[in-house]
Amino acid sequence: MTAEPQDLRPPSSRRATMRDVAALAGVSLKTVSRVVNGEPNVSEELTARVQSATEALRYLPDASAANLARRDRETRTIALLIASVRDPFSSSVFRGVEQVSREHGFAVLAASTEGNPQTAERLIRAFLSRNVDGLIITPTRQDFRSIAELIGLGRPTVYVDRTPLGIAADVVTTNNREAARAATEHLLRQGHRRIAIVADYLWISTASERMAGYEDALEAAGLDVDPDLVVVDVGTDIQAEAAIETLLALPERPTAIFASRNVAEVGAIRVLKRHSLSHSIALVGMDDVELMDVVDPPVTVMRQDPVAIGRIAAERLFARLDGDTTLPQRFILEAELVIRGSGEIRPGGERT
Amino acid sequence: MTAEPQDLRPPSSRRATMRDVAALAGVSLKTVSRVVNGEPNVSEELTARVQSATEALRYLPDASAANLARRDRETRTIALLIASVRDPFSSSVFRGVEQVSREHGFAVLAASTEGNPQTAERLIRAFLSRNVDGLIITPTRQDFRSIAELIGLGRPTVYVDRTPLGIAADVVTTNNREAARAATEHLLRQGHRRIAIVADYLWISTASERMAGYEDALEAAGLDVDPDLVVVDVGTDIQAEAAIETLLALPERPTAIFASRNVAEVGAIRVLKRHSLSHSIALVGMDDVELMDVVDPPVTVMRQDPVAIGRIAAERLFARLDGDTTLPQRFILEAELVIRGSGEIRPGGERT
DNA sequence: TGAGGATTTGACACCGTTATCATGGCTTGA
DNA sequence: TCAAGCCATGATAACGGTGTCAAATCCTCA
Repeated sequence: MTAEPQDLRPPSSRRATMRDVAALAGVSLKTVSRVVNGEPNVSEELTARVQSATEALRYLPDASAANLARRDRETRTIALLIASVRDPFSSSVFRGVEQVSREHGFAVLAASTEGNPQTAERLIRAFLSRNVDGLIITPTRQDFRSIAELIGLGRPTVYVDRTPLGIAADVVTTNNREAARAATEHLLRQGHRRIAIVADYLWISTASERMAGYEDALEAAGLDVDPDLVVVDVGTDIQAEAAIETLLALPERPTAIFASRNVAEVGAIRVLKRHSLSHSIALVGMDDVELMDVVDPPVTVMRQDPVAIGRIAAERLFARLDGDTTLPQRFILEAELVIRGSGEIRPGGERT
Repeated sequence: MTAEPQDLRPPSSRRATMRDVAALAGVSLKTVSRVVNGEPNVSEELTARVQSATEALRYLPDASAANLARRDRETRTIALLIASVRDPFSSSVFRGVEQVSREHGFAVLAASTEGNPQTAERLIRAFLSRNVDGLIITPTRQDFRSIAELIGLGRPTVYVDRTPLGIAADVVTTNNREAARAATEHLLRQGHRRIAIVADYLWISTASERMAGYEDALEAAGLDVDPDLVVVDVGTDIQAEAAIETLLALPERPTAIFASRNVAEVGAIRVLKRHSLSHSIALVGMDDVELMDVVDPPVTVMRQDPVAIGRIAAERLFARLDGDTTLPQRFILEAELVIRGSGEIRPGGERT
């Protein structure tokens, strides 16, 4: 005899618990738990009864309770801190992390730090409180130790994009210094001698590394770094546009620009176009934003692979969660020069 | 006498519990709970003792346990389902949701459906199991009822971007039909009679509504819809490029294209440029992607405001969580025509 | 001074699940 | 035939907090 499942639903709109399922199936709590978790040694008959009760009651296990009771305390959730969910680079990292997490059956709690260390700390606290199993973090400052101490509780952590100082942990980044050097050398090869750099805040490791790469290239070419051509602390597109305007207003204008960040790149494209200088001043960027290939002229960039950064970081994290205790590793992805036109403009303004 | 805090830390690397704090402070569990949650009626002396114990042990409350014990069962977490975390439109929605959630002290569990209803269902199950307080969902199909039934457990839900069929719930969308009509009329005003539309899968409400708006405009102008000029089921940029190629290969080519989705837009820009037709065939898009203003020619679009969609949806959700039980509402944001050049090309190819 | 009330504190049950261990039935092998 | 061992099942104690309620203490005012 089978009763109408609907009639047996718990009276109120209260969500069904494992106890309700057990009562309906006429078995003990533990047996339901066994079936729900796919544990062995349950007879076929009881398995079937439990399963139909589960469906009839639309039972969903309560992750909080399970997490509390479980010995390993796994929530199957990881946290991801990125600069901004809206930034194309960051959201590509997110995409990579998400892909791998899904394969492992994990959910991702993602949040934007906005580059603010206090926000980062608050978020990390909130995530740890929610018992995430591990974290993937874009550090908001070079000295991330005080915050890292907070996480030094046995929660595996992988850092992405930027290298935190003095922390022994897995890190996944682009070869920023070498890539910036290559970008600058590319411009030098076109004959440029007055190459400007527009960079982010220097306490961000990617920014300082790229700056170093820029200096490496100039030095190797026997050139001095002209402080007028170095603009730092460019965090937003508005700041980027202002920075480029300043460069163009110099008595002796740069003949080429190395935009060390995506917002700098977009700002440069806008301002150069506004001044009709897109075909006169060379531009190389560090991040391949969509449509870079169709603007006029198409923008030469050092292409990074943010999705791969996310994927590798997540794979690293899951390896740690699976018990990998080998020494922390650094994964350095090589950026690739994509020649499109804007970077091949020669000092006079003509194209190579 | 004050002991060294470090010495009193629990032996292993186990995270400190409230019990540990209580023992160190020499008070009961409940008193610690009161201090941690800012409940009234605790003497200053005990409050101070508890606080220093909390800091000494680096105590972090366990959200799982608190959630389990608490009557209201609030996790202060909401779920967000979007098409893809990497898509600029979706991630702008995410940004809006995140901003408002942060103001309310909530975390966001975000995930990409990839347009797959099964993925969406799995994700919703996973989120509900984690006891999210509410959900913001981009439906993956028009008939979302079977999935909605799953959530019909009293969890407040707001739908964004697309309108689910037959569900009484809050919805936040763009005025897709009117916007598409306006875009098409803009092209008609330039003298175009052969206007192609490149759209997403029609079971996505935004796509079908935009299609309807396109038809509205043609009908009002006394024109028939030429099936050759209607391309649907364009989900990726690769499909978009192929679709545009097909249109350009027609014996009687369209003189204008309405790209009803961001990927269609980007695909159109690429293909038109490849064929050197960017200045001969008009283009109007439905989504203002970054750099649309600097490609050649700049792209005329109906600008949506995805961040506002996210913000409004989140505000709606929090109102529901705060007990608002008024009837479900629809919020319809108006898209705005941004004239930039590509949409003002006349049938002959010359600019207005 | 002492009744009545407010404030402070703690003991204990309980939230929904999993881990441990006990129980009883059924095999297996000497 | 019976001890030993395995399998299926359930009773019960956690997990780390919060809610309830009672006890202890402190005021306040007649």
